[in-house]
Amino acid sequence: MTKNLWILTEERPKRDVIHNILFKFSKDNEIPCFIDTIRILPILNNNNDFSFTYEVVGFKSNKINQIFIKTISGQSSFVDFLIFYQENEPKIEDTPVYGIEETKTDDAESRNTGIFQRASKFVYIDFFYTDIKKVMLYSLQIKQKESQTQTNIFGTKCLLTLGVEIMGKKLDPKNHTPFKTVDELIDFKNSMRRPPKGNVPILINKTNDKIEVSGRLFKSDSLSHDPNIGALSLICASLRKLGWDKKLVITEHGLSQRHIKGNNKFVQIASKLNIEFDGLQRVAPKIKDSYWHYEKEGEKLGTIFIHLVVENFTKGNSLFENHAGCEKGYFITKSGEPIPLEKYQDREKYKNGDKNQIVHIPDLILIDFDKSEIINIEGKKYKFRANGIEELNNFDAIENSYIKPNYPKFKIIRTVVLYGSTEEKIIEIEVGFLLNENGKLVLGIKAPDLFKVAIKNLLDYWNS
DNA sequence: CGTTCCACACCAATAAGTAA
DNA sequence: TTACTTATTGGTGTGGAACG
Repeated sequence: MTKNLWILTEERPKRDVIHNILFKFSKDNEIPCFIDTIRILPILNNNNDFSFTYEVVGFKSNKINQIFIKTISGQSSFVDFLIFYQENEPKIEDTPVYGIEETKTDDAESRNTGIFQRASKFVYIDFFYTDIKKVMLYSLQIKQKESQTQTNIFGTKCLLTLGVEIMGKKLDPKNHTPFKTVDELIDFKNSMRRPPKGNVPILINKTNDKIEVSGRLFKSDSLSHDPNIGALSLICASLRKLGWDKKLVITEHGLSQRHIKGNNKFVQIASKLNIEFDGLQRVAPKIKDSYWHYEKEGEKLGTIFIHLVVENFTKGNSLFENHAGCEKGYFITKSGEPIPLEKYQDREKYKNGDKNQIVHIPDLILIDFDKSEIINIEGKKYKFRANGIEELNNFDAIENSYIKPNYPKFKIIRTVVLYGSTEEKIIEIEVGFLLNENGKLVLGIKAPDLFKVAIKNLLDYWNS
């Protein structure tokens, strides 16, 4: 029987990442698969409405019938990709074969994001699937740092201890090995450099019947210190995995009793791993009954759709994307080099209270080489379309600082892309495209030519 | 519809390294 | 030893989405 590969993700699916996932899957499972140029195509139904499923083409395998991608949302701490290998569309009760976490952040940029902040996801996913393969996929945009920091080596060793596979990054066989004992882990962490004065160092203190781990969890009047939630989850899960079954206590956390709430991610992890908060009572966790659900609400459904249609059905391309809101984004310069965007025009002025220094960034920037146009796109839900139109006025900074210097001969236009409602017409001229909740593709009165060409080619593809 | 949570990356402080 | 530079650490800033 031939099965399909289902890729469920919260993000915009990227060709190179899909390529890597497919390569990994075929290699691990000894499924021969020839991968050509990957394209990601929206599937239209008989009425030419979007079915909210994308199909991946550009591969050949006699054990994978088709590859589908669907947009989902996690209920809490969620990995970037779930992979299912089965005939039918995944349901909540189905078990994925892989959970994959992807990051663009190297050790050189931040230890928090490179290792620690992601780690809690691998601890959390164990609540739902015991048999899943866990993968940390680095898709670095910049060159990997030559020597690794102690924090990075420690974090990587912990991940390996938990059985997480590391991909896309050179591993050093001397340093990057799983811990074998509780004491080895403790000695490694405690011999690391101390942080500056005023910071709470993460230290591990073991006695006969108790291990204490110090670390701050308090932030902005709540238990929301993400980097340390990750670090402490990772350390505690590793200690449990290595066989420590006695008391495990977090000290120096800075929390009060009122911060311990059952629906908090770390409270759930603490309950599962039997971790105590020094000086505080634990409360009953409210663990979510499902790990994910199909996305039917978010504005990103609209911008991801238009992005993929343009990428796969026109010669146009994206210069910048920001579908996830706070994910790291790179602007592509005229020489094709990705550069990170500055958040402020003048950092000093911003710090002194001048909010005008914030560089407002669009959700998506597309380039149309045929028409010599660059399109700045603001994505919104249909009901918030007025806000989207309002935000179009904020793009002077990015256009002057980045777009015009790099693409001086291009005309710059601004437009809003919407998702939602059951409307089949757009009145506002500022709106270029609407994907409604029934999958209707609605072009605006003054839609950019790139959108019109993309939609036309998509329709032709499915109707020829 | 204001508040809380979450995810991402940035960055001040300072220990460690290095040249004189 | 001292003055300066580089590397490393964990706390902080920010904005979107979920929550109640």
